[in-house]
Amino acid sequence: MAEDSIRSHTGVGGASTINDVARLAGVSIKTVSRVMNNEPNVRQETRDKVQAAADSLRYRPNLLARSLAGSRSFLLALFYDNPNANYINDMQRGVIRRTRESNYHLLIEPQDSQAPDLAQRITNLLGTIRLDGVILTPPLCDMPVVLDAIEAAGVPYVRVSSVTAPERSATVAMNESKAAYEMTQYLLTQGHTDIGFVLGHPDHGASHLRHEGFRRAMDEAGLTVPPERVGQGYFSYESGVEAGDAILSAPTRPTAIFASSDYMALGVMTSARKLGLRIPEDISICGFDDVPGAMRIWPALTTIRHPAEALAYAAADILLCRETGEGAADAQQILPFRLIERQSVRKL
Amino acid sequence: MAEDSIRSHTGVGGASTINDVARLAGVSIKTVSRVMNNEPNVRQETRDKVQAAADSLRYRPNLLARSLAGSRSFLLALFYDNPNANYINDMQRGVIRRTRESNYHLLIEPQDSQAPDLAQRITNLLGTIRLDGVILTPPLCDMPVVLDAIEAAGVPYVRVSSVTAPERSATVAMNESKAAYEMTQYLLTQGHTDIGFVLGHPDHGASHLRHEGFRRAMDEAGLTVPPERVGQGYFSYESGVEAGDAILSAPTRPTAIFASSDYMALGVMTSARKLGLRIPEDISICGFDDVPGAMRIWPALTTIRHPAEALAYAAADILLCRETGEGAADAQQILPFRLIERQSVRKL
DNA sequence: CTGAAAGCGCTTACAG
DNA sequence: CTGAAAGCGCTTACAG
Repeated sequence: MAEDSIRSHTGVGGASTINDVARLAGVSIKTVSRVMNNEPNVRQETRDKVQAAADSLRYRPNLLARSLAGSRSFLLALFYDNPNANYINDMQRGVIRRTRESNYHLLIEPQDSQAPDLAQRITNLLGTIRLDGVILTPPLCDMPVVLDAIEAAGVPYVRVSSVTAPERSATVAMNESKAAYEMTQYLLTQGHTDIGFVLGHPDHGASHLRHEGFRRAMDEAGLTVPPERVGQGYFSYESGVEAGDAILSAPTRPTAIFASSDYMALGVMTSARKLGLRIPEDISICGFDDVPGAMRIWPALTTIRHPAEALAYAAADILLCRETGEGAADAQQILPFRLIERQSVRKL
Repeated sequence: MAEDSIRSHTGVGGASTINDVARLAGVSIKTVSRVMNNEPNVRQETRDKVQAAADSLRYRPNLLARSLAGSRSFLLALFYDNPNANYINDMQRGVIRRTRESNYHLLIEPQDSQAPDLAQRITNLLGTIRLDGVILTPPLCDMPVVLDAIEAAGVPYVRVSSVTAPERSATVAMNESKAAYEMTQYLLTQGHTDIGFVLGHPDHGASHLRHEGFRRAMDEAGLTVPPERVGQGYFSYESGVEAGDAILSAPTRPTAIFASSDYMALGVMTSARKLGLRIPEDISICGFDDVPGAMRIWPALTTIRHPAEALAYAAADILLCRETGEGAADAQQILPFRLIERQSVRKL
């Protein structure tokens, strides 16, 4: 036995295995397995003995071996196709905060939603790596071919900010429509009645919900929105500049513009500056998302805080609770948002 | 045989295995393995037969099983502790672009560089998952305890933008000092001689290199830099505002400020705006990094393009080439940068 | 409360 | 050019 334990210490790559621990503790590998997995039905004395052996050998169960033998891979994957680094970063942070609580790990799998072989790529991936769960963000979460491929592989998944087919999987989201509604009400409260709006990317469901919230608030206030007050954007800064140019070059100008994403709002700001307009003196501008840059400009941007990290945490939580059988993972979770009032909107 | 192949089609989770393919093709699993891995010494006829069987069963080799049996995990990990979402995003994109070429996957492992048990965390991680390589970014790449832990686990690693101990591993970087030198020369060319400088985070080696490049250019031009022209920053926007406030509140003002990161440059812009200064009419400002936001403001920021994605690709390439034994992975790779001239610096 | 056996799906070494 | 055997390091089901 002394020889064995010495042998198991042999340098780099000679990591100790369950066999080494079993030998040193004088038990079977099954007992070691029970102790390492905190299973019941092990005498405390035995448990201590095994733990001591494991500690002295610096034993770490091999995740790959556990995965192959067992039914879990301890791996989650995040699928996304989104150029917004902040959004992706928030998502990753939220998921990892949760996976670390359960000793899970995160694989990132950016996917080109335009790729003709998208479904095949996903099928290949899921066939190659046994994942315990997949988290989908827009626009992937609303693509039937994506959902079909994941379901065919039998992998659990949760969708973030999905706007379609709620019955197909658990989802987490914020109330986009309500947030846009409240932001519009805020503008009205500040005395603005002639308000421009910049639409988001038509492929993202949130765009339509935000637009809808804006319209509803305007309708309820008895206000109409002329077509020249609405610009088409695609969530990007550049598209915000263009939409801003379009709206601001109309014969008359609105007193405020609600861009349905912060990057577009920054674009509208640039458009306004190019025209020599002061913000917020000549034109009020507000956004949606609360990206870090929103408060890193002057004037800081009034916006809606999208709870991206919390959404990601919640999505991972649903997957991991299902895995361990704990708790009832809500089918459709709605997380709160917050209106962040800064300096880019003035009171008329 | 017919029965077998039917059995292997049994729905979700019933993915076909190497045994199914071997049975259907009428060969041993070893031969299937040879075909799937493109090994030599298989008759073309046999190869075709196996491939046909694999295709008809939609066979995908199980990565976990390959890892456990073989010496590769097909997994790379990116370790980082950096609040800059754009930088992280670029790194991930670069690494993934390369891993996909070799059917590898990427695990992301953000680490708290301040954690007292950082080394233990890394040791645990590397003991649990057999990784084929780790990519380290600042400041982790310059922490001896981190390098020690990875080396003790016998895992290959590459460091990005490391400034210490080049002999310990392969590294990829850009010439930070030269870039700062060239930017300073550019400012001099534009007629600026009284130039302020905002230092980066002292824990990041690049900060000192950038500062050194600035000093060298000023020295060579015979210009001295009074202490009140230099502000301490930490790469963040907020620190840029503070450093800008400090520099701009001196009795006299420089005509230009070189902030050694874009976020700090944006902070200096805000500081200047708060003081009622126009950019670049009253003060020229330039940055370093070329974050997306640098061109999404007005005036767009003159800066240095840090080749983050290319660095990440190169780092992954070194790891994967070593893995497959191809090519001589250069020990120290230097990638080119570019000075991006935009509107935030004016000619005096 | 504990263990011996089988097996997860592959690759490695060896044999022919 | 091809294959039978052993084994990677665990877990699952079963036995006692």
